[in-house]
Amino acid sequence: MPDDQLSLTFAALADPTRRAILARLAAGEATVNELAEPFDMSLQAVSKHLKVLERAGLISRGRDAQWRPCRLETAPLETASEWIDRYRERWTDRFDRLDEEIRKLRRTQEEHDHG
Amino acid sequence: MPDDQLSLTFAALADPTRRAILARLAAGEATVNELAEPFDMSLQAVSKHLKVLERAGLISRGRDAQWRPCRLETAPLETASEWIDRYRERWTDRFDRLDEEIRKLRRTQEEHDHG
DNA sequence: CGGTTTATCAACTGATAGGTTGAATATAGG
DNA sequence: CCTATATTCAACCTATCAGTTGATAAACCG
Repeated sequence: MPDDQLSLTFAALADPTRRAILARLAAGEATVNELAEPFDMSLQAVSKHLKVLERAGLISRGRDAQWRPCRLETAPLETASEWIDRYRERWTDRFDRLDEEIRKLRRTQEEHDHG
Repeated sequence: MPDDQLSLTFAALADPTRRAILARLAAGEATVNELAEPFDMSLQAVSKHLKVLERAGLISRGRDAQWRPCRLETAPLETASEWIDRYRERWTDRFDRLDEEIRKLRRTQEEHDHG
């Protein structure tokens, strides 16, 4: 996957396990073991998911003795949400159809130009 | 990648080429060739990207002679945006720290229970 | 019909995702 | 120091991604 910020964020969100982890973290900090508990997979697998989330900037991690508490970071979510909202409202069908007509005309025009 | 709707949507968005395609489609319908034009990759590669977007429900495709016009579909964007917005607002740091204290206490308590 | 344009299908390739197991590291505490 | 707990590192496996090239399909046009 590409390593630009937005791609990293969306890629991190494209996995149910990671989304569940974020949902859990929205209720407050948690350790790796606490986060792993609900899942039917190894602790190491969860650790990897956390690394993905961290690389995407969606979580940060502290140090508390042997525990590495994770906390949610919302900045990338803001960015992602903004991107989506920019395109959420499509042109109306009416405009789309108009656009389609224009495209057809332009195509015909180009044929004239080349022929 | 998992094939649930939300994962498909986020995975489709996790690529700059596909996001650019969606951005272009927000301005109206376009054919595969038109969509491929700005990119330094084969038409087949773009065609594959379109298949990913279609599978995610982010575009739909018509039939106009040998052209297959693509149009943006916003429903999955709505869903994705809603998911993000649910977690965009994290607990305040104050609450996080309180939560952390509670966790520590609970840990101590469990140690007592087991010892 | 034969040729051109538009788009997809199919097979291949190199890189990465997401999981596994086993070993290593770091800290706390008797 | 020794051991238990929490977490990560490393090697490995399999499946999928994102791109390629070459062939194919479908519709138009002279």
